[in-house]
Amino acid sequence: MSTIQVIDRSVSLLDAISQYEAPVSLKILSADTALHPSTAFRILGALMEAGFVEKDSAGHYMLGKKLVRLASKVRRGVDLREQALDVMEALRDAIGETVNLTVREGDEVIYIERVTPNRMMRVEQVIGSRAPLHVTAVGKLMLAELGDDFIHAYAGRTGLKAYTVHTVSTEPDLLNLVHQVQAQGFAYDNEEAEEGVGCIGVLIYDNSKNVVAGLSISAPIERRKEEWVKLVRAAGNKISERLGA
Amino acid sequence: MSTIQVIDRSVSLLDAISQYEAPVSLKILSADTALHPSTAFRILGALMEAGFVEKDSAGHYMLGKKLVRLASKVRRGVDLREQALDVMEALRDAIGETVNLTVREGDEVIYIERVTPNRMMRVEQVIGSRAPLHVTAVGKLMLAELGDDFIHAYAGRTGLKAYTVHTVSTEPDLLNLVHQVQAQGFAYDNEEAEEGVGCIGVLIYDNSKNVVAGLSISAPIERRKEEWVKLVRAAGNKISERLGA
DNA sequence: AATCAATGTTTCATAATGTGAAATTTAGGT
DNA sequence: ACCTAAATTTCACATTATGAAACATTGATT
Repeated sequence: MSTIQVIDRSVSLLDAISQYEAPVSLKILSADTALHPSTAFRILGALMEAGFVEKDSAGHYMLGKKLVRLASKVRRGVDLREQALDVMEALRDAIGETVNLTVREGDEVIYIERVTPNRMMRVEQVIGSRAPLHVTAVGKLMLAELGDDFIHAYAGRTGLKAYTVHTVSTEPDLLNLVHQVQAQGFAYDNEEAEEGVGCIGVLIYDNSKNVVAGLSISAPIERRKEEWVKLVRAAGNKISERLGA
Repeated sequence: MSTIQVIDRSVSLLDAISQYEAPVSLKILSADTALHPSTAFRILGALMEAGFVEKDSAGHYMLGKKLVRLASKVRRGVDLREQALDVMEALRDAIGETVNLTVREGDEVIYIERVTPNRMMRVEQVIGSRAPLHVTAVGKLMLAELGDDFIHAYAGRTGLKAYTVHTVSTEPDLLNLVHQVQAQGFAYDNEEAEEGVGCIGVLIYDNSKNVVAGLSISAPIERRKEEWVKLVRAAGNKISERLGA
């Protein structure tokens, strides 16, 4: 298991910076990462040269624009994003709500694309943001695919933290729900991640029947319609087909 | 001028990967970066642990999702993006074309936010992508702010590469144009970056009158209307005001 | 199926590189 | 103007990354 000290430390520093909303001082960063101040300073200097980190006028550190540039070049699956975009837009136009494309990374779902409707009140997930599997519609479907053993381990690792009063936060309840959503082929999120927000999610498969992503819509719960389920499923299927499923 | 060898090399590798559309082999990466294969291999291994790089099934390297996650945490100015978003959306709704928010980095403009209309044919800039200053509306305004000396140096450095037949690619022409756009307070891009695409750009200022960003609309050239200029200017002013200008 | 060539991976002795304690400078607060 | 805390620089040292060479794997060709 190869690892390079400076790179590990660089990542710790970047993670530490990303923890804070506002630019952070060297003092805090070296404390958070348990690095000697002069070491942290030196590495941060190199990361600045690289554009990964910037300093504001007060000398506090923040993440640099180079990250945005590189991130825009991240390949998302088999050009998943490219294949999905117009289907997502059509779905958005059909129902008038936000449509999200997500992939799993570890115990979380990460948002890789999103198309928004042109409405005043709408649900918005930032691209690149994450959410635990058990509080999202797509996440529950992914848990189902991963099997009961994984779910058990996942429950142990994460403690099934509740985000709202609706979050399913006991292992038996989660297991039941997960089996149910797998059987029906789609999942709801009934204000489990955020109060007032409801989702409908389906999975997207590639040519060898692997789950590669999830497609979901997010809307204020009172606007969500039963009949959207078939639209979301159709959109998901269309993307899967394009990927050769 | 502090720099750390491994970090420099890591960045070279990431840049090299980002150069390619498809996943790349170790051979190519070590050749492109002039690194010994075993060294490149070791560094790429560490970058994989960090999530900055991933390997596809064929063992080829591509950029990792961690970059997307970190990039989503990059602070964009004084919450420039947050302040600008709804103004951008209002502008999009008023004119029905794509609206872009950009900042300068070196000799380039980088797109940090974009809102798109709901139309079949539209101009789309990827967030995080870049363009040289002299071929964009906003870039020309920024050149004006930077002064004639900078423009001269810029012209020497970059050679004013032409992207279309309309690109202004001689220094005297650029100087004239730049002075003109500064005087009028806004700039056009008349198919200078891409055939068929026209833009209107204005600058955004912060509380101390510094240029912090640019706002622009992009549309198929034949749809672009003279009367949009005042709308774009009004939107830019509104954002500047919010930043305390 | 067997051979070969080319690419990918591991090992390891070496020295170059990054380290961190201490010294120095800078910035902020009273 | 002083003092304190944080930021930055310096430098002797040894830990760390290095790259040549050995080895393994892949996949192409006959």
